[in-house]
Amino acid sequence: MPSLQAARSLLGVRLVHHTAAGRRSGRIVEVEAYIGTEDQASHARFGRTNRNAVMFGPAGRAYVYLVYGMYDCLNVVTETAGHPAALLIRAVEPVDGTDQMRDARLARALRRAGATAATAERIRRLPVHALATGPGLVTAALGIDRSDNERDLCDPQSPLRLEVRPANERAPLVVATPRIGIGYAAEPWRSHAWRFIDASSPTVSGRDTAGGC
DNA sequence: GCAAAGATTTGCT
DNA sequence: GCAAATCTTTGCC
Repeated sequence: MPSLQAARSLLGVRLVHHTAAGRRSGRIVEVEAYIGTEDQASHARFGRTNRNAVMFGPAGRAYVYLVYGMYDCLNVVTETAGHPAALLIRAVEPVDGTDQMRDARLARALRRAGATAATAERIRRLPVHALATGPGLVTAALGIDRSDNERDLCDPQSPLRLEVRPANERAPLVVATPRIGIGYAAEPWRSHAWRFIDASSPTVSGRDTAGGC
């Protein structure tokens, strides 16, 4: 399936993680597409490297990388083998295991140097819908890290997997906008509306949700 | 080998 | 609203 179509289809899908602590899951409400070696915002722009190798493999696998030396980001690989592409999951609306997500957010935040009591208090007061509003926060809340790289997200037996949107659930209101945090990329890649959000969800990261189609 | 930058988040001015 | 925190990957000498 083409990556932009896959990105739209991913909205509303459940991201599920089973650990010793139990089941955590969330409804995907924000994704970004990174497509091909020509995309000057993609990790694949320098060709195949040790880090991005999984992007060159078959669709449905997890690509997890460390960004800014601090946060892990989760992607779903798309396109056929040999065509590097992935969808960055930027936000999910928590469904199952919300207490566990809050605990994980707290534990992660307090590990940081310079962490303050005010930060811990802020996380304790966060509404459930704001527990995973950002790519680094999705992995923090769900307990995903680089050891999950290359996992098959389409395998129903996998501890980290995708599950289809429940049939009785409302369909997402899909809006497309430019991608976030890629100011280093040249045009036209910087301006492509390859970020997709469910505009009907209270859970969306970033500020500019307007200007889409 | 070394320097620089990065698909982010938090804290302080 | 800006800069720090933090470390892997990439590019160049």
